[in-house]
Amino acid sequence: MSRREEVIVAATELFARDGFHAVGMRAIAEAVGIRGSSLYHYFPSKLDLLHAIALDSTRAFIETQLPSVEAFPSYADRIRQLIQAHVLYFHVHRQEEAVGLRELQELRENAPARYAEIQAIRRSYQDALERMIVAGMAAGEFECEDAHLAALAVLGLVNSVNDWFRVTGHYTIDHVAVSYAQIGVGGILGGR
Amino acid sequence: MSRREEVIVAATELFARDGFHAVGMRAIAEAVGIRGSSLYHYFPSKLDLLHAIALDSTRAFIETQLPSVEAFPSYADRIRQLIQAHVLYFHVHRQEEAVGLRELQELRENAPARYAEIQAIRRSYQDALERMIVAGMAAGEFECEDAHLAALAVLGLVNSVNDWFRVTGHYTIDHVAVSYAQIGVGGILGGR
DNA sequence: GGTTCGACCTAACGAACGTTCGACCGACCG
DNA sequence: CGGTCGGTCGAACGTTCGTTAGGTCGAACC
Repeated sequence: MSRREEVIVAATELFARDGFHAVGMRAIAEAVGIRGSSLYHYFPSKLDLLHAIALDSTRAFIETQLPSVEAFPSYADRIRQLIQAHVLYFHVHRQEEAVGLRELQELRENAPARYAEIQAIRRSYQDALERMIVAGMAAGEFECEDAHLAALAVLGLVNSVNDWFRVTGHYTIDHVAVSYAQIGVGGILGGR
Repeated sequence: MSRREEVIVAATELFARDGFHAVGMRAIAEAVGIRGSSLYHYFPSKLDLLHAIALDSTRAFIETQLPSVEAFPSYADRIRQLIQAHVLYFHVHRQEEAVGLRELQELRENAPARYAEIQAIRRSYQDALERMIVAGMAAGEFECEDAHLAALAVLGLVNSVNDWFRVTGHYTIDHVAVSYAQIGVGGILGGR
C-alpha cells in the first residue's frame, strides 16, 4: 500500500469517527507516522483529500454493485441481489460510506464541481435501480405504483442499516441483508 | 421569543447547514446580534448548546407524535398515522431533526450522560412502534416475521425522506407522507 | 435615590487550525 | 562521482477557535 493510500485509509477512519471538521491535518499525519506538512506532498488541500476519499469509495461501490446483478434472469431476483449486496458492502465498507454520505455536503458548498461529480455517480446508481423497477413492473413482477418513489424508499431503507447495526447485536449482517432484500422486493415493491 | 430561544433557533439553523464543528460561537452570536462571549450568559459551553438543541427537538417530536395515534382503533391505522405524522413533522422541523440525527454522535463521545439521555427518548419511540407492531401481529393485522427488524426498517424509511425531499421537486410532502405510510403498513408490515 | 442585578460588552488568553516555505537526505541516474 | 528529485522535516504564517475576566449600563427594587 502506497503512502498516499495509507493517508486515505487513515483519514477515512478519522473522518468517519469524528467528522471532517473535527479532524486536523496533523492528526491524520500522525496516524500514518509523518508530519502534517508532509500531507501536502500528496494532496493540495484538506478538501482534496476528502474529495479523493468520497470519489474513490463511491466509484468502488458502484463498480462492485452494478455488474453483480446481471447474472439473474428476473428483475425481482436482480433487485433482491442488489439489496443484499448493498447491505453487505455498506457493512464491510461502513467507514468510507459514512464519510461519503455524511461529509458530502462539505464538498457541496466548497467545491461544487466535485460535489456534482460524485452526486452524478450516486444518481446513476439510483437510476439503474429505478429502471429495474420499471422493467419489473412492465414484466408484471411488481405491483407498486410509483417506481421513482419506490427506488428512493429502497435506498433509504438499505442506507439506514449502518445507523443501527452493530456486530455485537442480535443479528448477523447476512441475516439483515436477506431480510431487507425480502422487505424491499416483497414489501416495498409488492413482488409476487 | 426569549433571547435564549433566539440563540437556539439560530444555532439550529447554522448547525443544520454547516455542521457543529464548522460553526463558531461568534457566528452564532452574530446571527442574533450579540457578541460571542455573551452566549456564555445562556449556555456554559458550546456542547451544552448542542445538547439543549438535541434534547428540545427530540422531546418535542416524541411528545407530538405518541399522543397523535391513540384515537385510532386498529394498529394498522395507528402506525399509518404515526408514519404520516412522522414524515410531516420531520419536514416541518427538518433543521432540528438534522442536527438531532447528525450531530448526536458529538455528544456521544464528549458528554456520554447527555447522549444516553437523548438516546433513551429516541429508544422509547422505537419501542412504542415495535409494541404496536407486535400487538398488530397478535391481532392478525400484519404478517411480517420480525417486529424488531420491521420497526427498524420503518424508522429507516421515514427518516430517509429528508435526505432527498425538496419542496421544489415533483412531490408534495403530503403525498410522500401518505405513500410512505402505505409502503410501511402495506409493504414492510404486510398489513391486510 | 442608592443598590442590586441581568444582559451585554471589549479584550485577551492559549491552543489549534490549514497552509506555506526552505532545507535536508537518501536513492537513483548519467 | 555529481546532480536530480521524491519524500519528509522543522518552523512559522495568519487566522480562528472555545473560553474567561472584568467592566459598563440601564432597569428594577427597597
